Amino acid sequence: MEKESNKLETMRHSASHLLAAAVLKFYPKAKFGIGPAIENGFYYDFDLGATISEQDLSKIENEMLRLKTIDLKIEKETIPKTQALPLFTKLNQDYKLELINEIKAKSVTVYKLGDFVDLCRGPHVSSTRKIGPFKIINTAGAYWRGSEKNPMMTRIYGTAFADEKDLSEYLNNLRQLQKYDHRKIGAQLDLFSFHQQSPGAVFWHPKGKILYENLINFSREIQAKYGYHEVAAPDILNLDIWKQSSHYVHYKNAMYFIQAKNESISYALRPMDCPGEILIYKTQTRSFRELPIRFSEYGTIFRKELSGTLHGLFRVVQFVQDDAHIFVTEEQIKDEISQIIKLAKEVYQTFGLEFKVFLSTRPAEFVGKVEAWDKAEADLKKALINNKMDFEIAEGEGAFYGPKIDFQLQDVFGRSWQCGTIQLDFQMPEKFEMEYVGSSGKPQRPVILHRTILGSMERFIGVLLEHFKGNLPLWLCPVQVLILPIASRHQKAAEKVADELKQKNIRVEVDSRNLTVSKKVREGELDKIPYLCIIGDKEISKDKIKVAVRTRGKDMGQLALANFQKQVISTITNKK
RNA sequence: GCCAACGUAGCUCAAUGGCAGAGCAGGCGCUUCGUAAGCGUCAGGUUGCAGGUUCAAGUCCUGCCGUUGGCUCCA
Repeated sequence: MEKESNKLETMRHSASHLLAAAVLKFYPKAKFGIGPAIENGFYYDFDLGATISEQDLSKIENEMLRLKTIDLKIEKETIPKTQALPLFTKLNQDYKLELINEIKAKSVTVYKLGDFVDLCRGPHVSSTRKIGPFKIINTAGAYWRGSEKNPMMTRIYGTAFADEKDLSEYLNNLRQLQKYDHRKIGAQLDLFSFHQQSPGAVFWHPKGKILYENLINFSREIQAKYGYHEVAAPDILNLDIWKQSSHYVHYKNAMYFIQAKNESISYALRPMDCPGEILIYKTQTRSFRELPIRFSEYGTIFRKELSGTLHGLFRVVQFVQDDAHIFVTEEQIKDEISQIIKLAKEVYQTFGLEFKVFLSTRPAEFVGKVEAWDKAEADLKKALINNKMDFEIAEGEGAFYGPKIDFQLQDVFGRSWQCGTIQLDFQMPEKFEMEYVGSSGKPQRPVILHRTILGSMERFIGVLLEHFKGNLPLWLCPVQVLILPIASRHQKAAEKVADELKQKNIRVEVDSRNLTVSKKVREGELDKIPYLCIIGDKEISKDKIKVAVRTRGKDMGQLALANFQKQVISTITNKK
């Protein structure tokens, strides 16, 4: 299996060279960046000195096909750097020269494919015919070496597979997945919308709001169990506190500022919740006996994002975190992290979500002592291991104020989105001169754990919609039961059933429109309503009322109302 | 913010530079129906916004706004 995937990767890498060779024909002056194989395909970065259009792409694709058909050899050669440097200088390949200069070895490998000569580690297939069926997907801009300080190159994405069947399956799948994009589902199910009057901010519709509130309540209940206390701080705080927290210095480009008329003080909309919670902490002299103190807050936070980065519910400008700040002694860190991981697991498991865990360690620029960082990283690691978590280490990816654990969930297209995060912070307690009275009677400095589990309500709902393909678990459904009277004479009975279910806090609606049953069933299914109850002559009798139940496309036959009700309530309670 | 593409009715989409149109959704009428679309009819538009070219612009050009795919960043 391992070997198979390596083979595919090699072939895709060769496909990227094939792409480069084709590009070279139409843009003889093109400068080449890098062209690796990636998950599901490959790309190559070019500095073309020109823009590229849709037609150009198909021209390039045709040329690739031609080069493949004439079966060009892909030849490897190892040459000393002293030879490589003049070669790529002659070819005018600045980016390649930059790469060569960074290679420590005395010699480098180059691969030739027709006129195209590339600095490349390889490996490659031996000739172009060995490259499987391919397709150019799209173009994108990408900074050279990923830094916005560098020039922007034209990246062309493509994909290649072992055979036609795999390729068309992949392309087909990609189209299918668009149906499960949360932005599409959100509009279809009338959950939320976006408007240019407030780009990157969500307008929650009545049904979306029900989902939203249920999720928050779930979070509230489970966190209460874990000893959290909910607080609420203001959305606007004056500039001084953001300067004190140093958010102003590090974060001001992402902050919104507010200035009231005739007032000299400037405020900012909070981009984070911490300062507010710290102020609450500081209203009392705290004792070591009180710690850990766990403040949770469902606070709206505001972050001005670069316009090109907004993305449905996944990346917005205004959102609510299931935030918490836990104030602990240094000795308590490990156990508390363990508790948070346990909580996170319990939450994610409720939804059956798969997630990846990353431990992010000390970055190049950091504050505090190295020993403290090492100790903190070791604590985080131990907590992960004790909880039997699989995790990867993201070297140097920690925040400047402390290491962190991130939980990443994936969208339908396989893109990862960070949701939960646990961040250790030694800095904020310093800046705000936070204290607790230790057992010795002397003041001590607490450590802050910043953490979210869902991440943001917005992003998490997006993930859920895609995960369930719109078929949310019953307890989250805006409408849990839809009653469909067959004819107008069944209307009364339908209302009665609805009332009875409402008494039990079941979210129920009656579709009393003058439409055929088939039509109403169709609309109920499209609205992803889990239970459709049909009521007609057969269900109505003198002593007992029944409902004909259909759930998620399956006909369950007739059920006595009491039994149906019991089933619904138990499913809701068990969060199934 | 950067690179590129896109923006027509609530939604999905048509319309060689030459009269802005269809299906669905919506209103009204008929139909009272048994598990994914009953029939008819009516209404719906400053073609994202602002300029420009042209006898004529949804279509071509410029700027802005928004969206999408990436880059960067991040919950």
